Amino acid sequence: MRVEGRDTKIASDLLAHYDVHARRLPWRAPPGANAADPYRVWLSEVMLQQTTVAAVGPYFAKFTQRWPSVADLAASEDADLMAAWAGLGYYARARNLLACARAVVRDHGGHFPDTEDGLRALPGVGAYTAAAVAAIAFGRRAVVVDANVERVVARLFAIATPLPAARPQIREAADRITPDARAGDFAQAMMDLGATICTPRNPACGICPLRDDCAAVLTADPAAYPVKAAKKAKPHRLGHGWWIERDGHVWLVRRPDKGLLGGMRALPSSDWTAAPDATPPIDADWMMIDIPVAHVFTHFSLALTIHHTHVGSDATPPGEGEWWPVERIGDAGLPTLFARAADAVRKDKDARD
DNA sequence: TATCCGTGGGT
DNA sequence: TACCCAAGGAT
Repeated sequence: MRVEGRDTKIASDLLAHYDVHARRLPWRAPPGANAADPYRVWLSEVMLQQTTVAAVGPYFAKFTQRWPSVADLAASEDADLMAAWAGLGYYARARNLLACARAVVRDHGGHFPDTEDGLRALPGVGAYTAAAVAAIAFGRRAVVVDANVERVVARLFAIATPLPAARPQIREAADRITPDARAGDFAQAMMDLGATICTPRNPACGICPLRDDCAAVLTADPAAYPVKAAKKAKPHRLGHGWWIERDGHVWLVRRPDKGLLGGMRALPSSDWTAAPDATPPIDADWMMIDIPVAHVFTHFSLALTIHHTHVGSDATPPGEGEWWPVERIGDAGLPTLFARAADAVRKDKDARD
C-alpha cells in the first residue's frame, strides 16, 4: 500500500468530508446526478462573485425561471436584464452577463466552451470563473482560487507573506493539492470549508477535516492567516437627489454605461463630492427631507439629501429620461441607493398627510 | 499592480 | 458604531 504524500492526503481528506457534508445549493447537481448544467454553473458563478450565497439565492431562482437557457437569456432586452439584476450590485456583471450569453449563442452555437481558455475569452469570465466552470461543469482539472481557497491554503501552509504579494505562492500550493479527478468537487469542497469551518474569524478548527494537515492550527492564532496589507480609509461624500413628480409619475434618468451604477435607472442627482452643487435641475417649490439617505459603496460612503416636488401637467422635464408611475416604482429596477430614496420620499409624504 | 465597482450580514 | 468580508473582473 502506497503511503500518501501530504498534498494527496489533503484532497482525499477533504473529498471524504465533502461526500458527507456538502451543502445543498440550487446550482449544484444533486448527489449521484449527472454533471451540472454549464449554463446554471456559469450563471451562479457570476452572481457569486464577491456576493454571498444567501444574497444570490432569490436572484438565481428568478433568473433561471425567467431565462431557463443561455439562449433565452441572450434574447432578453438589456433593460429587462438590468432591472432583474437591480439590488445585487456590481452592475458591470449584468452587462457582461448579457454580452457573454450573446457571444455563446453567436460564436459557439449556444454551448459554452468546455476548456478554461475558451471560457476565459468570454466577457465577465476571469481566471477564477473560467477555472470553476471548467472544473464543475466539464470535469476538467483546473486550479480554482477564490478568497476561500486563498484563506484555506494560506492556513494549511502557514504562508506568512501578506496579500496580494502572496498570490503566486498560494496559487502554486493550490495547484499542488488539486487532484486530477474530481477537481470540481474539490473546488466546491474548499469553498464550503472556507464558508462554514475555515472562516475569516473564529475558525472552527476543532471540527475541521483538515486539522491534521494544517500548519496554522499549530500556531497561536490560526485566524491570523492570510496576512493582509492595511487598507485605506473610506472617504465620506455628500450629494443631492431630486424627486420630480407629475401626474402620479416620477422622473427617472439612466446612468451612463460606465462607472458607478452604470446603466441603471436612477433619480437625477448632483455630483457626489465633499461639497456638491445643490442647484436643482428645475425651478420648483422644493421640499427637503431632513435625514439624508446613507449608503456605503465599496470605496466611499454617501449621504444623499433628497428633495421632492410636484409640477404641473404642462411642466417640461430636464434633459433625457422617462416618467415612471410612482405606484410601480418597485418595478423600475432601481439600485439600492435610489430604492431607499424612493422609500424616504414615500414616508415623508405620508408624514405630511 | 492598484483602483474602481454594490450590497447585506456578521461581529 | 465601525469595520470586515464575500464563489472577482476590467482597466
